[in-house]
Amino acid sequence: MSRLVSPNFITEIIEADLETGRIKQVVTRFPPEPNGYAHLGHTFACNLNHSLAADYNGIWVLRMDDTNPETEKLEYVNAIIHDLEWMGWKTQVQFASDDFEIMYQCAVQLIEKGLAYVDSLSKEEMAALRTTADKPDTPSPYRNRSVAENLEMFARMRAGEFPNGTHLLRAKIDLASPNMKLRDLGLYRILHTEHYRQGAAWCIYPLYDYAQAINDAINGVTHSLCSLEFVDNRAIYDWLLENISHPALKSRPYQYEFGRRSLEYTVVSKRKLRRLIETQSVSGWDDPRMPTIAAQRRRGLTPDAIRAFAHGIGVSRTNRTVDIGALEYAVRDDLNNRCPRVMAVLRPLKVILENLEAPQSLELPFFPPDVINASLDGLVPLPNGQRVSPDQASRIVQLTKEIFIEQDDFLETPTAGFKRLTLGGTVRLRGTGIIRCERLEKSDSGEILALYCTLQTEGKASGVIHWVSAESAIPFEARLYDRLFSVPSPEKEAKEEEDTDFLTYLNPNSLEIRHGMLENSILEHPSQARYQFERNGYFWQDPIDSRQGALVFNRIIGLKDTWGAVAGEGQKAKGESKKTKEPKAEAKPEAPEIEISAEVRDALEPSLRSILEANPDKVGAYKGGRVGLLGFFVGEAMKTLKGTSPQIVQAVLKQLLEP
RNA sequence: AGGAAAGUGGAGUAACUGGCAACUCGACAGCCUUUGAAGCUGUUGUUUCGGGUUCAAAUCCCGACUUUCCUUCCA
Repeated sequence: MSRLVSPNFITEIIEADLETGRIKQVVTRFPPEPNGYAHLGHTFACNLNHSLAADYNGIWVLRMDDTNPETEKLEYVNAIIHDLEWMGWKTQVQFASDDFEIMYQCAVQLIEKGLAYVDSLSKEEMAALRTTADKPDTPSPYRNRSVAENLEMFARMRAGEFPNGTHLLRAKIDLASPNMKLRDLGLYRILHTEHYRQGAAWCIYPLYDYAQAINDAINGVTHSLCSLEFVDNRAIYDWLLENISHPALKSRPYQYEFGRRSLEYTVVSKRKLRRLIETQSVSGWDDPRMPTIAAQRRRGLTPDAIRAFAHGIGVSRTNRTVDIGALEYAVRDDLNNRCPRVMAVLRPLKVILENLEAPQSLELPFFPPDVINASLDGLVPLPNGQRVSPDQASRIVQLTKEIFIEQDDFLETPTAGFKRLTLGGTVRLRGTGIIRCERLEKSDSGEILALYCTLQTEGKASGVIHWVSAESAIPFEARLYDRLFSVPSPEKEAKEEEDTDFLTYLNPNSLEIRHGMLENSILEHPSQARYQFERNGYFWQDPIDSRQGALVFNRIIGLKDTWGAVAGEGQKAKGESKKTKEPKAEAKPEAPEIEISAEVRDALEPSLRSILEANPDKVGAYKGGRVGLLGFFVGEAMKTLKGTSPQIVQAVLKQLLEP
């Protein structure tokens, strides 16, 4: 079975841990904070954790990191669980807040060990004691409180005797550490706020670092993956786990950091997503232009496509921005093999087929030959998902005297390279014959009202266009989505231009609405079917707004449009002339020729020849110019000829290869 | 400023730890085509830069440069 995660620095660690016996089974976890909706960034992290567990026959835990009652809501918990299950990631969900009692006990233990103290300074006073990284902080006057006093204070904090912000439980580590995270960071704060899950049971809440380490251990996590900004936090993570022991802690997890992946032409921070909604730049969390899972689902992407994308972008220890094309490719690639083809016209132009005597019913295949050929089981899906043999995968389309074609598919006088219909020209109608445009009808303002065409009995056409019957096609609304922003990195751009909001880079055309006509065959199939509207892209009905008699289709993704790109480019200046390469100043002096005695040479030659004979293709490649292969031959030779000077081996090989 | 992490084509990820710079996306060109799609073939590189070690460096050493992160009672 192929692996879900290609080898990377994390799989190396896991394999070593399995091999040395440090762990018996891999346990990973995904710890979202329920303060917003899951988005593409989450799917990357979650996919990594989930796939790693799957690859090594381990366990994956979903844990709600619900330690901040001020921002977290049940609504988000449910939405996250729902979205992840939709992605195919189902599990027993854990809640950090369910373990508050254990966390409290562990904190008491730290106090008892003299490793934590209650600081009673205000936030401002504490900040005043903080220095820069090169100088030690000034200790708080409360740093040396007795264990007994700390215990009492912490108990009173829990009992609710103090208002918010008056006391803070801090770890007692090192005020001089160059790692600022180690300068007595906060463990527990006072917060008189009801928790969505725990109600009023608590008025002290654990802070991130503390909760993360303890919860990972409680959940039995072995490899705790997080993003790069937490590298400095690893020291505190380890410090906590080394200094706390509690029967509820089932494992000694270790933290590893990976680089985040952001996506071009979008933003992913929760604050910014919220602003998009507040400013009504989008209609909500599930607006199909949003990067949330809910939005992408509504738009029509499949979990398969999203997972393929998450898998395809890889893992490394560097934050990276991924080309939006990678997502678009994953979506098209997924849809290409699963979507039946039908025809829809987005901007109708009436065509009258003057010589069509009677309407015809045409049986047209749902799939082109290449999809059928690529099918692994030889079957293809109907719109309802059922897989059938290709000859059963077809639908009936009416050809009538009046049809609609796309306005873009007609040009009165052709431009260079135009392969569609022109006045006096011919084009093929998909699935039928060739038509010729005889004349056209214009309004007084010059707008083309109708084309009068004749079906040809023979002849050739260089282009093929789609069409629908004007009599039987059904009207529908098409929502064409495009990138939300007009620049690849709106956040970066906004930061560079002073006083510029990222919203100024919104793409004004990210949603375009068209009123088109659609072949009526789709009425016979389930409303949640996805289709390719030929030459227009992949579509499905909007699950919220579409209804019988008022169909609304979302364009999931357009087809790749190389012609549109060429035509649109027009007078765009071609990139500046290539810099001419400067010849390298001075070649490295050749290594001095080595004198090789005939004896030595004769001794080596047989084994070297056998190496060359064993790799005829590489010898050929070498002679074809790939001289870098010399290193490969030397390497091979050195495996068997230990003790021989590689210099001599190389020299002899060179002679053998270049007689 | 101090500390940390990281730099491989236009983009993302690799390269058995010193021995063929590979794979995917994009772009471009050609082929094919009843979707200007898909598919097929090809092109797209001074491995950030400069030194060094070595028969051999993306990989090891030294120096520079650049980027990101940390100095929240958020996570």
